[in-house]
Amino acid sequence: MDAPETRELAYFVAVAEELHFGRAARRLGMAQPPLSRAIQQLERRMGVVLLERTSRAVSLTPAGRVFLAESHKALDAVAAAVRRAQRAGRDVPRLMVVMKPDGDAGLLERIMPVYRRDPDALEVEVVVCGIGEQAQMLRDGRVDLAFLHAPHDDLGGFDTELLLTQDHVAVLPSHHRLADRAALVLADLDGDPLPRWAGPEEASGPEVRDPGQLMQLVALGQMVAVVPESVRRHARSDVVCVPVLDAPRSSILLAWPERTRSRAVAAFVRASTEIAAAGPVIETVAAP
Amino acid sequence: MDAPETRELAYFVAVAEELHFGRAARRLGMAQPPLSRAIQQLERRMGVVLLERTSRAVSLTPAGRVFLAESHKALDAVAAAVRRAQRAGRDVPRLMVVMKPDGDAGLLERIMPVYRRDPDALEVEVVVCGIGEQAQMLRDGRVDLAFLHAPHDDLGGFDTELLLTQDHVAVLPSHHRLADRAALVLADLDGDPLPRWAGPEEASGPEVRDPGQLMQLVALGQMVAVVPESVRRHARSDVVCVPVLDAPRSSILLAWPERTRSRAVAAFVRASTEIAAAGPVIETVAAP
DNA sequence: TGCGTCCATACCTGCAGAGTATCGGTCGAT
DNA sequence: ATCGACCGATACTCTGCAGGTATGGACGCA
Repeated sequence: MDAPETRELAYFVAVAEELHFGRAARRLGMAQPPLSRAIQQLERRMGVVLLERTSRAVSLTPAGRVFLAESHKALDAVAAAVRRAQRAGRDVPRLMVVMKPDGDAGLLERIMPVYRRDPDALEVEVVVCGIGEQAQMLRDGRVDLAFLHAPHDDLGGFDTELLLTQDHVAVLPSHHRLADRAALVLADLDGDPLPRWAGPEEASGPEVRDPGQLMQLVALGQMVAVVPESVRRHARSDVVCVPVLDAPRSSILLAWPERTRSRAVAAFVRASTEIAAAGPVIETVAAP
Repeated sequence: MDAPETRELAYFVAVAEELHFGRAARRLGMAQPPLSRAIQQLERRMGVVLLERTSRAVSLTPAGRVFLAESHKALDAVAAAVRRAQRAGRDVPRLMVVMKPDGDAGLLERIMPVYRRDPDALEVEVVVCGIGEQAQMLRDGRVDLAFLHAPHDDLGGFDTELLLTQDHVAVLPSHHRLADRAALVLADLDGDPLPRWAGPEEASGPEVRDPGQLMQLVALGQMVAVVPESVRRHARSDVVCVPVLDAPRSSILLAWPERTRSRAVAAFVRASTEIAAAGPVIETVAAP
């Protein structure tokens, strides 16, 4: 069969996600009948039933589930093609880098001067996105590079370079019952409200978007948090940080789309690995 | 901007590859003027000039080069979406595995019985493709798994599991001047005709499609060949195999599309790593 | 200068995609 | 059992655009 048009993929995705032709049509800004027909035609041409419909409910067949996931990938690839070409066509091409707030653990400011020395270096534009959005921005071509976090982010489709692996610390109000412990384990925090990181995750406490907010809320006694060591840099005088012995270590990785041939990306990766190899900065108190 | 239709991507790819609107139109089975218009409209909507045209020649802009590579990826993703859904919709879903002739070094027949014991196992259909076609078949969704070869194949976009790393041997006619050497280096073979592996590679000798053909041609004195050790299994009595000390080692990897969630694929990978961990079979001469 | 090449423009046509109205099946309330 | 609400499919109409033909106009070459 000949390939479906991207429009048809978008139609299918809408229906498969809504599981309701009427709502899907509204979401697509069109009437329901042409949508029904478009999906029928798609199924006919593919020779596969994607949706099971009764007059009461719509559900996905196994093939439909596969096609939904694959359609997302394909639509991402199309969007990425456009965005990357547009970026390449700009008069001053830029290297776009994305991270969540503090997602680079301070590495970027050490990477930048090294990168700028490279003859292939371009202007760098840093995008700070919401938590958990980095991978999607890389997939759909809005950025060239992302600071991702293992094991939290989905690394599928990317090449990566490991930059840093960190232990975790608990951030506690200074009057907290565990504040003077030298170390603790996760079980010690049972019952304490933990932050709900902005995004579709599950936890008990208030929603948090960046380290500053987090420190604020901890200081207020609203919650406690378990965070990578690097976040310690943002600690205020009215909170304390205590190592958590059994929190799984997390890593910061630099990621970019596979099969990328861009010299600018390659140069940035080179600079980053150089910094990573140099190891973490030993933070010292400056002598007068 | 709204996403371009796959048809438009295909049009652009044709023009970008032919660098000639007339030929591209013929290849697409359409007339030249609507093709010209479609590309113009694509550029207008994207807001990027993709092609530089004079009345004598067409060439790609930097943005056009990026868009060509990205369009290929996107079209592959669309084709893969359709094929994977079609496969998932079959009444008896099958696991499709591809390799070039002897591309598995005999591992598959050891993997199969282990795989079949897995509760998630499906029927396995093995596709033997031309040399160098494996990765493309995996990318466009015609197969679920491929035996690839490092450093020859492009692993971009795949998850992989290393199965086997091998040294190389030279296959020589038994009367060859080097036939009684215990070992040799590549430079020893300077001047001898080497096989031209079917596909777009460069070499001197006759075209070769599989190990049987290769042995035949070596036996006839038409050429010599440097091949992974596993090919030795196909050696006939009228050829000799001599280790080559300085040929870069090559690896066989099992590859599958990233972010694959299929249980059947996961089970096959499990079985394969089990076999790989068990190590190569020690080939012994059976006692009478 | 005249000819061949090649992309763009002008103009026309048919069909496919989108809209409106309506049907028909299913569930739930009474 | 009946009615009404809901929801997807069907029937029919219309319009925009993809695609075709003819031609223009720029450029290179003999």
